[in-house]
Amino acid sequence: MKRRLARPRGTRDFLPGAMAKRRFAELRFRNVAERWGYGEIATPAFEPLDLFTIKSGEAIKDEIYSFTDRGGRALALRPELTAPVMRVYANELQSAPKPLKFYYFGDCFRYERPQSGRYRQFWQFGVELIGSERPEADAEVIALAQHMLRSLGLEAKIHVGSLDVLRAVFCELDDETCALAMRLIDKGDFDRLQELPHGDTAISIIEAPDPLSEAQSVASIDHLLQVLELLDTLAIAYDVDFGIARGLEYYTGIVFEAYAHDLGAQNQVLGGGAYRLAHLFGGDDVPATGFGIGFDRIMRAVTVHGEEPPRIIVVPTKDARIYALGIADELRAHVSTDVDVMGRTVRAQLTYANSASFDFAVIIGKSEMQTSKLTLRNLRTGEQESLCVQEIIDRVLSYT
RNA sequence: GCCGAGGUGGGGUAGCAUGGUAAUCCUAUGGCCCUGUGGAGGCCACGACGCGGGUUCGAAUCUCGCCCUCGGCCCCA
Repeated sequence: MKRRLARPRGTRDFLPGAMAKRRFAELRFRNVAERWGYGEIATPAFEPLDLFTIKSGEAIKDEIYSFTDRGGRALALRPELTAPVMRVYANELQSAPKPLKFYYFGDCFRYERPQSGRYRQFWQFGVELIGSERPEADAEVIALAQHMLRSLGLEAKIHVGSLDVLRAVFCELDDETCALAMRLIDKGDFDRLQELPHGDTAISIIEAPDPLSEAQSVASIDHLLQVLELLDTLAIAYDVDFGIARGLEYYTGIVFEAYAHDLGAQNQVLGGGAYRLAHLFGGDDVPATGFGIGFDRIMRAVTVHGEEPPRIIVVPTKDARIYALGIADELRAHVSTDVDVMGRTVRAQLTYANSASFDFAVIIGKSEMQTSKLTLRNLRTGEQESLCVQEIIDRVLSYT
């Protein structure tokens, strides 16, 4: 066997069919974001390694693609996009008028064990609203998240919680125990959580029929209540869920997630919250709210199929090959058009047209060249008619 | 890093606990039968034992290590 280069572990190739689906979803997301007044932002594929260790701690070095360049700089392929966006803010946008609203779509890289819905190169679509910590800002971002999912026909309810409550419950504990508690909650491991101090309190709040009133007894949840009221106004369906832990210390209050069913262990398709990060990167202590959508997981959860536009193949006889190129050019100005590049006979060209699922063949031979009336063959029905180029274009474009 | 299940032409497979033909069949692809009309059929071509070591006269088959895929754990910014 020939020597073959394998695709790097945890990466994927996307063939045209898959890409059409991905582009379709991407376009929907972009349209929604733009209609909500968010502008696209793009950042480098690699950044200083520090950008990510400052945000997430030294431990993430193990899960990151990092390298030293020839100038001795410690760099990393981006494992996520929130930190880069906040770096941009800290670098050059601190005095821009607030709020700032950005969306992004890009690939990220993590050095992890690949498994279902988890790859080493994966795509994130996300949104950041920078400059406000008011309930209106949080509600807008959550509503936007819901509209994004809806744009692909996903009616996943967004789970909304507040870290204020869990933090109030565990405030007396040392950092380590508190972090453990957060992790157990995130995993839903209530058995082990129960053994921690105040674990039972947390469980009773999370599992209460009316978690809001339970939570009210341990912390002020006015902000959350206001957000929820706004979501009601915006007709956004949500579940109050104080079991959303997101243990990272930069989250400031509201947190939310969305899940897709039947996706196995990696079923979280969206996650976000209110946070403060810019000051870690040398900026001011600006508040922000954002979320990231796991694009690849969304693609597994959703079935999208764009309308396939009609496709023409120009089928010339041997004598008409040159002439046919000119015709193809005219057709291409309006319709997807192919011409044979294999030197095939008419019969073989039509065989190919059939197996490649073309909709129409434009057959051109001596008689067509003389009369300028081309033969349009509907490959589905076998019907043929004699038409000029413009008539062909009209006929094909009106075909559904 | 850990546990489990798997890797045979481009895709799908037979063969493997009982080592032994130049590795089976389907499909796809290219060509021909068929010099201007497709979908069928026939013929031809193409093309694989994940990689490396060991045992053996002989390994797809037994054995060891590694790689990769899938499901799960850890982690999840």
